[in-house]
Amino acid sequence: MAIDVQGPPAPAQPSKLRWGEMEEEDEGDDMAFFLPPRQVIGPDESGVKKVVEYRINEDGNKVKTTTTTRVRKLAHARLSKRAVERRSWPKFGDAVHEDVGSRLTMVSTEEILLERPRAPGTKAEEAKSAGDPLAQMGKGGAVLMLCRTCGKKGDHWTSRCPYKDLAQPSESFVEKPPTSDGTSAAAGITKGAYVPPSMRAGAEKTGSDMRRRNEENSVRVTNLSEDTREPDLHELFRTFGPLSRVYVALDQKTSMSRGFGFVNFVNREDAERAINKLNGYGYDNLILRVEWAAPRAN
DNA sequence: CATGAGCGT
Repeated sequence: MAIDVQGPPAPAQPSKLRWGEMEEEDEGDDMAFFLPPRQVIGPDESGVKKVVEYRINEDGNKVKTTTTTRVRKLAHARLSKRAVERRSWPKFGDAVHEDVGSRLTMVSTEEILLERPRAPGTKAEEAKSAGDPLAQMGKGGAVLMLCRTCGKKGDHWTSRCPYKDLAQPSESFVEKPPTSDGTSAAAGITKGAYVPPSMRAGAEKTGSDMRRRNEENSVRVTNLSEDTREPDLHELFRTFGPLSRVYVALDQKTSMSRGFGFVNFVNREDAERAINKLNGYGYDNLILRVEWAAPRAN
């Protein structure tokens, strides 16, 4: 009886690696193995911390990098009476065996790097600028910052105008009717060129006294805790009146809060009341400093 | 202690 024996199976395709199993191919990594480890020195009594790192640069040379940072010293709010009282409680549970002052909570020394995704732009806006020839202008060159809403130069963009909700920006781009010879009505101005609000037809109709001067009633808030975010600040300041901007300064490299920020009020009186009420206010265990902001550098 | 970023009209 003949048995149909199949031949050996065709050589299996080299199994595809799933990306989780793929090896990183970072050039220079083999060299990195021989580098001295990263050192962290301090922070010392004055809060200065040094980090020494070694790496191999593009030319294959060993590079030593020393980063010096200052650890922030913050004015802490007074502990509540109850919190002070709790400190004298006898230890219980596992803590009974701990030395005075030791902690049960483990502090991890592992560095966890968070990558912050950028705020996604709206699809509508992307589509709009893609089809707009004027959106191509000024790319790679110095651009004059001019607000379309209030006409103020060099202070803020239209999207940041403190009046954007109060004053309707009129049509920004006016197509001048072509003259008989086919050129633009305005000499030297190509069709579709930007026309500042003051020069637009019908500018007077809405009143030429567009409230212009405004220092944006900028209030500086310092001694913010590390995890105070803009929504928190907004929440805290909105009770005094409409805000035109809330900003928390972040470290560009680490995305950590730099411990200060700015709140801009639509109305100066509201800003003043906020300063009076919130300066010295205990917030998230720190004492806030709230005062008028100096005008922006540059 | 500390004085701001940005897609770019």
